[in-house]
Amino acid sequence: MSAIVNEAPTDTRERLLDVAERLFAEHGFDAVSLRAITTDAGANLAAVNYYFGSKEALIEAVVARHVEPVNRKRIEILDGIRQGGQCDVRSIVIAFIDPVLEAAARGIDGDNRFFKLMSRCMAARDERVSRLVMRQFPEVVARFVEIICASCPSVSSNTAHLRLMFMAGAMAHSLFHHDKLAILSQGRCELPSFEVLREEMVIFLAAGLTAGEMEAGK
Amino acid sequence: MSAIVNEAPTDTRERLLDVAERLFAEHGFDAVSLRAITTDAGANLAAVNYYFGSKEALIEAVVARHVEPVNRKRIEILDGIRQGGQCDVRSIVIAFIDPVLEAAARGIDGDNRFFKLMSRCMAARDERVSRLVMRQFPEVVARFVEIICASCPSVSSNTAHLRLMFMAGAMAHSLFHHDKLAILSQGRCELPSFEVLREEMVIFLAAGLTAGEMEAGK
DNA sequence: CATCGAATAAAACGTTTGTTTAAAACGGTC
DNA sequence: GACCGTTTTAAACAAACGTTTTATTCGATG
Repeated sequence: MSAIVNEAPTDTRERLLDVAERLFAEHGFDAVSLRAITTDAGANLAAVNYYFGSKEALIEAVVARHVEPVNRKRIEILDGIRQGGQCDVRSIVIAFIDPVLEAAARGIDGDNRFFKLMSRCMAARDERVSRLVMRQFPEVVARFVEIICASCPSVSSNTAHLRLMFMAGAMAHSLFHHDKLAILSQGRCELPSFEVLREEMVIFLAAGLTAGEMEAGK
Repeated sequence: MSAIVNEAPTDTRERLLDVAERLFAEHGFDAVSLRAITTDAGANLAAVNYYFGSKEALIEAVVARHVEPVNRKRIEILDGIRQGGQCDVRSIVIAFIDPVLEAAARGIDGDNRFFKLMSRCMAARDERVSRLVMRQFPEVVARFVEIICASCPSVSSNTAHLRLMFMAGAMAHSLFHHDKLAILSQGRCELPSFEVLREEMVIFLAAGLTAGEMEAGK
């Protein structure tokens, strides 16, 4: 929204973050060496340790830079929903998904870098980001569970937790791997746009979240 | 079903496979060194290269040993459903999930080793197993898409592909991370047994698969 | 007993990794 | 222009990695 355009950052620190983000998303945290990052960023090998202290700290900085705002945005939207009074399940799912899509749309190039980075964080198969995730997600989890229970009276807290987990997994997986659909489907499925993917996800997840609800008519 | 019990395999090759499977599942393919594997298996460092040729070949062997049977079982179940005539969506979801749970139940100790290994394969963020997955999953995908379309007339092939992806993601994610629920929920969610998790998953995913269906009553 | 192939053992190989060090270059301030 | 902290550079570090090589041990066969 500001007039500042963020193309080709001039200072080394941000260039390192950008390059590291792209390479981490594409190849994983372990597969990317500091030499690959610093070379690509046009910086010296020692730059990472100079600015961040260690590779692990760089990973945390890369992750925190985008995951934190996404989770903050989610909670903002949930706040808006609550005070607005509208509480249909669709909007809950959207509150979970859209901040991710918006953050990705802010990306410069058209690759799916942020999806993959976000997915790598949510899945957190890497134990280094696991700590960060464990520190950051509980609040989001609590808020979503709360509103799911409020919107679906027949859903217990335990079930809400599980369904939130299903939702997170479905989103992370499909965003990360949506470009592999062509191969997995042997060409029988056309690669969906993100608008289509979003809408399909909302329909699927909203139905899942409300499963068993309103048996006796709406 | 056979009388052969597979405790403490005597030959080095299988001991390597067992140890590698456990360590890979727990820490990831990159994080586990050949030295860790061979030491834990009581074998020499060169044993892996002697029996498998390379670490990459070991990974493929570990993965193939369990993932192939799981996918074969899935298709078997689908065959049974088709000729049996029953085609409710619940059984489709079960055909997708149960082979994974059964394979895990065959495991020796109570950890969630197989879930994590399976999840690491389905997610396939590791590019080495990506090839294996890409070779093995298209048939399963095609069969599930086919039966989803047959069971839900209003669901297009494209949508079926996406919903299958959501299902895969939800399953892989929740099985992999179900033991982190206690932390993520700050103790507000009790750790579900696999029977509970399975049933919750079936309900959630069946609802998602049939979303938009039977609008005009069953 | 000698012999042969399979299996194990120990050691070294060349890379690559993250990190550290020490010197050089830069850019304002007095 | 000298001085300063900040930044960049080049070089070296120790450690860990996958892999290869060379010997040695083992068990059965002739």
